[in-house]
This record gives sequence, C-alpha cells and structure tokens, in this order.
Amino acid sequence: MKKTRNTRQRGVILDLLRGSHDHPTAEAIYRNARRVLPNISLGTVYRNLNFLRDQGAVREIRPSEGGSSRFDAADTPHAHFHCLHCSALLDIPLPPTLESVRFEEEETISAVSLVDLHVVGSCSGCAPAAGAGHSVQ
Amino acid sequence: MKKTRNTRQRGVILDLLRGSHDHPTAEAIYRNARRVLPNISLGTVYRNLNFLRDQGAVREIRPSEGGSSRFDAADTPHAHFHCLHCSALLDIPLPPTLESVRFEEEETISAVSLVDLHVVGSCSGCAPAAGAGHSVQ
DNA sequence: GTAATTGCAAAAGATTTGCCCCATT
DNA sequence: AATGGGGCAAATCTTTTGCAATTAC
Repeated sequence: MKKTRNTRQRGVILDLLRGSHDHPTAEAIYRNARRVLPNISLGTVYRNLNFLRDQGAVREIRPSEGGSSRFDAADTPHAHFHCLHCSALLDIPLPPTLESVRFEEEETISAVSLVDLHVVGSCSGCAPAAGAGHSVQ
Repeated sequence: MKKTRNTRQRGVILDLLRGSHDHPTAEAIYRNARRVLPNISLGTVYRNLNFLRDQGAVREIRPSEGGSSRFDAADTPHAHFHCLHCSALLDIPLPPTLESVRFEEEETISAVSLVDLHVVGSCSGCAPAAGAGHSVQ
C-alpha cells in the first residue's frame, strides 16, 4: 500500500474534529483551521476529510434536508438527530435494538458494511408543539 | 394557503415516480418525462420534486456515498439499502423493532418528524465475499 | 532524493433562481 | 383575467481536480 504522511494540515483537521461536538461542515473546519494555518486551502480540507473518511477516522453525514456534508470524529457507534429549525446535528444513542438486527437475512442483501440512522425533527431548544410522536419512513 | 395547480408536468413526474422502483434521480426523471413532454425542463423537474417532497407525496434520499438525490413515491414506511458496487438503491422492510422506538425520550429531542434508516453494503447481485456481518454507526 | 501533499484556481456536478411567457382555474 | 407554474439560461453552491511548488520521510 502507498505510504501516507503526517502533514500539519491533516493533524489540525483531525484535532479540530475531535475537539468539536457540532459536526462542522468542511467550510467551518476550513475557517477554524485557518486560525492555526492561515494558508490552508479549502481543497486541502476536502482532500483530508475524504482521506480520513476512507481511513475510517472520520464520518461524513449528508443531511437529508440538503446542504453541505457534516463531519465528526468516528468514535463509538451512534445515531444522529437533525433539528429542522436550527440545523443542529446531535449525536444520539443508538436504539439498542438496532445493533442486533441482521440485515443479511433480506435475500437482496449480501453484505452490510454500515447502517446509518437519522432522526429528523425539532430539538428541545426549538421545541415547537412537542409530543407529536414520530413516524419512521 | 395558496392554491396549487394540476399541471401536466407535475402529474407526469408523480406518475413516473409511482411507476418506478429504482429510485430515479432528478436527471433520470427528466429523461423519462421528456418522452411524454418533450419540452419539459430540468428546472421544472426539480421544482416539482421539491414541491411534492414538501407535500409529503415524495421522498428524497441523499445517498451517503455522494451523488445526486434519488426519489421515491412515499407510500408505506420502509428503509433503504444502497449497494456500493452497482449503486442500486432498494427498498427494504423496516426492522419492526424500530417502529416502536420512542426517540422523544432523549432529553434533547422535542419532536420527531421522520426517521431515516440507510443500510449500505453489497447486494446479492454483486455479492463479493458475503457474510462479513455489519456495523451500525 | 522522492513522492505524497499542498495551494491555487479552474472545472465539474447538482440544484436553485430570475424573468418573461403560457396555461390552469 | 388573474396568477401559479413552465421554459430557458444564468447563477449559486458544494466538491473535485490539474498542476507546479513544497515538504515529510
């Protein structure tokens, strides 16, 4: 395999991601990285995010509501909650029941590499007309 | 509320979606719609897909692997399986256990409007080295 | 020294939008 | 006739890429 280098840029990006809990966009990571590396380019941020994603160090989340991808440092499995009002993207625990589902039993599926669970709604901070229940689609 | 019109374009788009099982992209819908309405424009397709999505008649799926959004006529709740090799996007039944999860119990969540479950892997048609198991993230 | 990686800028891809005309109601 | 919606093209937004220069190893 081809060898990879530990560049300052890559380290800073990963550190930023590990230190943030708000699932920043590439653009946001870029803005923050510039405070440490004023010459870093957005292209480099994207290249590194893709690299880190492919290594499994970082997770990319594509909000179903549209807009840019958001990222987090991949640690323990969890689901995501996305607030439609303030766009906050929060980690939430996985329904324990989901961890044991065997999707391979579907005859159309041969192997599963990952399962992504997104819950969309409004967060307590925005909290309009709570208690409406939920529908899984 | 403002009243909406039943245009030929909107009807054709919805019909195409109802008649297809492969979760077409806007582009694909556009190509098919042109066989019926040779002058329809891609912008119109996008505008109608957004409209229908907002009405709840259509569902937009943003593949976590990137690329264009894909659409289906929203009927009964189901999850999606996405094959990494051939890009097929298939409806799969929801794990029954998921239907009853109450996400509102999380203190950060006030109301849930929808839950999206994406399973990514390889389909039986592609089937390389099956049986690797799965990881929920 | 070598090649992976960067910065820059241009390109590509996907989706949205302004504007003027047409068609549904 | 009023106005929502369509067609076209330009604009926007996000992400990728080619290339020459740089830097980690």
